[in-house]
Amino acid sequence: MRYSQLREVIFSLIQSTNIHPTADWIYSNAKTQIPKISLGTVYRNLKQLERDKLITTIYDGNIARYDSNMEKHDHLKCNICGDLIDIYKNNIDVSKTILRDFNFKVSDIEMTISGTCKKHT
Amino acid sequence: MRYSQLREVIFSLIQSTNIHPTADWIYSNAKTQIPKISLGTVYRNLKQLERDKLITTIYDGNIARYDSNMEKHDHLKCNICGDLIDIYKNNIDVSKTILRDFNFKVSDIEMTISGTCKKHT
DNA sequence: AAATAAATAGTAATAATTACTATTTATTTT
DNA sequence: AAAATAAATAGTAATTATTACTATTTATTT
Repeated sequence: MRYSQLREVIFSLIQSTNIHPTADWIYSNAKTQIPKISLGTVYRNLKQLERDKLITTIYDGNIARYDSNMEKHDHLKCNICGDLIDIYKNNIDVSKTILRDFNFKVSDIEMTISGTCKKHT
Repeated sequence: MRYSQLREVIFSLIQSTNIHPTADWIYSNAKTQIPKISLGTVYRNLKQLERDKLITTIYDGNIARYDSNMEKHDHLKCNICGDLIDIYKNNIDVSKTILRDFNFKVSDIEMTISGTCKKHT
């Protein structure tokens, strides 16, 4: 992957925030620095950064958000402001610990467990 | 919500399968019974059924899937065929139990914990 | 400095979903 | 049961997120 100034800007925007930004947020913010950047460039670079394992995509409902924290982690999602807060599983004994460590009142836990089902053995 | 034959068809299609169908799958399958059904009708009815708590939406990546199982549950997602298999948390001691009970080899567990963050206390 | 291959802007295309409107249909009222 | 009413529908257009395309620009190599 050849050096590109725009990719640097995109990547550092993602790194600069903990809001797990959407493509659109990245586009708007990059535009203040590089007014003629195009949305296609943002998407293309996000794909490349993901391919090179510099960022990862999190789907929050049906909206794609991007995260430069490549350590395996999960999220606390606030029902009110929608913020996604990083957590690490080894810290959790779930609800009580989360309330204690994050002052976050758990109302729901959803898990998606991936792997290989019995049809492929 | 007034009775509608189409809504019945849509709802029973969702109930008839365990594949957690997409709007498009529902549309194609409904068309074999009601050839002039329109995709907008499918979406509108899905929204209404959800509002009335007859179905629930699960986001599989960025694709919306619909589920008539209203009991609180989670899913096993197969990396190979993409199937979503229903599970109930009380059955789980995670990986080992899942392997034993579902013959499903876990490669990853993702959780999203929702609630209210400390900004709103 | 010239050659080359990747990156870009700008626009068009695609896919999923929602909005709009004239018509149809289920339900209510007479 | 017929007329009145309000919700549901088909069909089409609009919207949003994302990807594809192409001529031009730019980073890197020679």
